[in-house]
Amino acid sequence: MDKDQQFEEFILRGSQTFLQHLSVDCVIFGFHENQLKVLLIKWKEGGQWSLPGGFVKKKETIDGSAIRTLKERTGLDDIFLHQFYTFGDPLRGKNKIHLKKIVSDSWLQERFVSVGYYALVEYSKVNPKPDWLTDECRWWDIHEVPKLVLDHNGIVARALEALRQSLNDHPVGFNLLPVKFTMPQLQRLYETILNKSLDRRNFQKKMLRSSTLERLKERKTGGAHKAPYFYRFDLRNYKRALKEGLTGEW
Amino acid sequence: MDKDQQFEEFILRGSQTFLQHLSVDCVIFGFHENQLKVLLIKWKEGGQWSLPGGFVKKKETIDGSAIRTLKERTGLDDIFLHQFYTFGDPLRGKNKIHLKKIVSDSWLQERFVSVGYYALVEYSKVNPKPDWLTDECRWWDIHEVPKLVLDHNGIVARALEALRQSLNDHPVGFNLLPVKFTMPQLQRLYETILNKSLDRRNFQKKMLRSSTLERLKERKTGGAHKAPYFYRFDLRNYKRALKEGLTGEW
DNA sequence: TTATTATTGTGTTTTCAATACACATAGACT
DNA sequence: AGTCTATGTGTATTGAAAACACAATAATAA
Repeated sequence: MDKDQQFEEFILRGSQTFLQHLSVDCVIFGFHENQLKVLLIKWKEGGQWSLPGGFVKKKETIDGSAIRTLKERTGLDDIFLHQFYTFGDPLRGKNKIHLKKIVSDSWLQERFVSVGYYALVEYSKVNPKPDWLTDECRWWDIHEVPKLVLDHNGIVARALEALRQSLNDHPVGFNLLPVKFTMPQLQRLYETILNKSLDRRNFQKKMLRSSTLERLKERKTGGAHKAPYFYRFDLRNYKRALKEGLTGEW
Repeated sequence: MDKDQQFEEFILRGSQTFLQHLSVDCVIFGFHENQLKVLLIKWKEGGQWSLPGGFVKKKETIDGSAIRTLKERTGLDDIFLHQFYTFGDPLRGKNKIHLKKIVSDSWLQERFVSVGYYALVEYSKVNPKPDWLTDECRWWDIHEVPKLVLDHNGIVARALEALRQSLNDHPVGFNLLPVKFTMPQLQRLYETILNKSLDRRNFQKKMLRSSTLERLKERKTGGAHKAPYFYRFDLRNYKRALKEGLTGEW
């Protein structure tokens, strides 16, 4: 079956394998060069950017659907994933993806309710993959996200809010940073998520107080200034903290 | 059109007016006699208890659908409503509502994904109403909820968790208590939601610190002991607090 | 080799919330 | 009048949050 046939099949009979009216959108966050990034895709038809997402198979969990699209776009399993909101405004389809070949009575033309997930991934581990419907898949700086299809800009905004919220009770760095990282790096991460600057010394005190971090003897070299220590997460205390919840807000 | 016809119509052609595969479930919280309550309904057919819920009309917001079912069951408009999670396990239909008259290929037999909302209402204002499919609609103590259909017990549990969470940054009492209330009442509310006892004096200090409460000169009489003062929410500060967010956790 | 520069490491002080705890007061009842 | 008990009010301690200062060091420039 060639691409065109595959596409035809999807348009005409997709509703036999997927739940109608329901989709999943993933806001995939990464952190690179001290900036928070979002992974976006560009449709071949129409050339518009959008969130990676997908449909829910008839016997598949919604989470499962999100995990599947994450795997497809990043190549990664075992990603931190969090459902944060379900978007169901009947008008959200206004700015619909334009597909030339679309059939007027296709299931794709119907109204869609979309379950929003955000995912946290380690930037360097991701190998962004476009697929047969998209010709680009790449990271965008959170502050430079272009105009997206449908209500996807709003979804990104809400995902960021949800992430910000979860910073209070969840050691987010673990999922976004490499195994070894420095305190300044961790601080930049928090600062970009919160979009405000924090005091270096108070930040460090707060981070260390939770006992989820372990300082290594190694220091990061190559920088132009004093070499900062590397840290890594202490898995034991980290998991304990997840259960008990962290205290303090931002 | 009589009841039976109406029912037949709903079973056979409901999918013309509602989105398939999608429903809304509402966990309606009230507070009465120092206990947290949940409003539940009992199906005529099968006699099982469940959460009040409904389906989403083809041109209706999901929120709109929740507001509609809330209005139908409580008679109230303008209810505090919060979407907290979407339940999409394909197996959640295992313990399906049993309807004698159901047609085997009815849209109702399909898998349903359900958007969960919790609502906060003032107990005394509610006039619980069963409808043509249900013969009972009444309050249950949160700790005495019976076995419910589908995964509704789990939905209640998650709603309570979400409510507990929102206690941190949202002055919940305003929606659940009458206009005038006493400090002990407010404390009982927090204690039942959190399911733990709090220190009287520290609780009061914390509540008053937020400046969302105003003490009245009137005291509550009739009790067997020293008469407690009435308080009411200070709308100005209350709204400011909502925007800025409250601090402190539980 | 030495000086410069910017960044990191490591404190201190003050303020205020969280927590634990004690005594006085006032309604209803005997 | 006296008892019982829930409410009103106050104090001490601990610890986190926030504001702030100086020493150490790695790369670079002189």
